[in-house]
Amino acid sequence: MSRTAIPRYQQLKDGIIERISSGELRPGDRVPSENELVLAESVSRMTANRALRELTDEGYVERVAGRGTFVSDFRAQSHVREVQNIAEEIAARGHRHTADVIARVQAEARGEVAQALHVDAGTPVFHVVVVHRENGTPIQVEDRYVLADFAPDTLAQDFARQTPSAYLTSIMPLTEAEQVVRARLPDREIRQLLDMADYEPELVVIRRTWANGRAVTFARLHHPGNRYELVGHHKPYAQHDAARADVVQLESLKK
Amino acid sequence: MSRTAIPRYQQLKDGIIERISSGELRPGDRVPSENELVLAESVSRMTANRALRELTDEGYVERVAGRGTFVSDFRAQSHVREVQNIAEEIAARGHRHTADVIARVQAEARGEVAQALHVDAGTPVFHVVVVHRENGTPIQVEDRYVLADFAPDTLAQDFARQTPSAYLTSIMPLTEAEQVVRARLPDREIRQLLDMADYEPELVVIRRTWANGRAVTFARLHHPGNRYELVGHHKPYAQHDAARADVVQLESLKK
DNA sequence: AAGTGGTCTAGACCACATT
DNA sequence: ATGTGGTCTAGACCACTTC
Repeated sequence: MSRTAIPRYQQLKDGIIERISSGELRPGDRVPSENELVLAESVSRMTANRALRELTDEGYVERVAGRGTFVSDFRAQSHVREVQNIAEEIAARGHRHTADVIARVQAEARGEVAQALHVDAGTPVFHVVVVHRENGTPIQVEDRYVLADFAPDTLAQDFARQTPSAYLTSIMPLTEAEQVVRARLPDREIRQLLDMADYEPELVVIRRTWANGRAVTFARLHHPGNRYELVGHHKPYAQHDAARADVVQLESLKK
Repeated sequence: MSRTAIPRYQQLKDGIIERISSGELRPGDRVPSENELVLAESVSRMTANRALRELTDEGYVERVAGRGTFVSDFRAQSHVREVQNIAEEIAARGHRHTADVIARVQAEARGEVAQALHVDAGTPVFHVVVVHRENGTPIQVEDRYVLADFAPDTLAQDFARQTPSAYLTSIMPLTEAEQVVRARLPDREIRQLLDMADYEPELVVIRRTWANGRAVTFARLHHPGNRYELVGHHKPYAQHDAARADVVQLESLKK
């Protein structure tokens, strides 16, 4: 290998990641086996093994001895599993999730939204506002913007049935997220939508999410401070439990 | 290799981790080189390489071609890098960190604290309360409990100079953390310590941290909602940016 | 010059799953 | 029987650092 050359195993990894990102390889699809890579890419089996093993550690694929290597199901173990799947979180608690679609329109990115998505002002986006309820009690106002060209069918979706996040994740794995969490007093609209008491703080999660290397959606998630909290677990260097953060119910509400 | 045998590379990893956990190998110390492992452990160099490489990925050691492999400095790139190193975060912004120690006493674990640390009520703990300031403005009240037998020298520390987190991390790498984030109205004491306005919400982070497989410290971190926010970046399966969450200053305060 | 990590090869044995 | 992943070996070349 010459000086600044990219290692062979890294090239193999990049190639497979590219085939997954482009949609050529979809979740569940079989990835070339070690022996197939040996023949096709003219590498030794150890090199092919390292590429596939590291892709496993990084969550892109799953390997089963005797069967093969398969692209991970991004929906099931969503790459960025957070408040995104609020419907699943509620279901996991054995409760009933319902959602009201307050708004679902096409708009143009402006100000904070344009800046967050790294697009020029005026870029077409879809703006969706959904109130999520757990057993009838409102627990989240999802105020979301989506790049129109990333998800052109957004306006045709029924977000009372499938959450915007679930829809977006079904289009392409969301690979990266950045979020800011704030405590503040809500404005009147949020307070009314969430049925909050006077002076009750809200927990706001502002999140940008990337797919295929670009920011595709920007959301403000408003939660009533008295009824909700954010739980995160960090096992920094463990293999499969990378980063996790779920919204769970407060003890006081459970009783 | 027989059936349920532990792989050789894993045995090497376990041995080195044990030597680090026991304190035999301290941050900066040199770890046996690949060739030394080949001779001492009767393995091939590839096996020794895999063990050391994975320890690198997991943050235990750092490798420099031509020099050797060294135990990571847990203080610098703390395993669970979060609000923990608030002094470093402030320094990174070019600001001045100061701290006032409000309390530093020995106590017995009770209720929530005993439950969080998985110990019986009455277990000796140290209770430390520190107010952290950025350029003089209070930004965090750290209300922390530490298992006495984990850090027996806690009461001798000057937490105005070195934060409790930095001290704990220097004893042993903190390998795992669980945190809950809440928005709420602060009680009077917190409001006074943080110099907060009436009805200003606080952002509370409640965190348990593990070292060597057991929960060793429990902390409530109180922040003024108007001046602070929590930033998290999730690049789920990227290599070195495992989990990260820093406290950063709000734009409004920067101006 | 000697030692280090970084990479790669060509083979091997094993347990397991599928056919 | 064949293919898969999981592991391991013995050797090799390279770039880099230290002596």
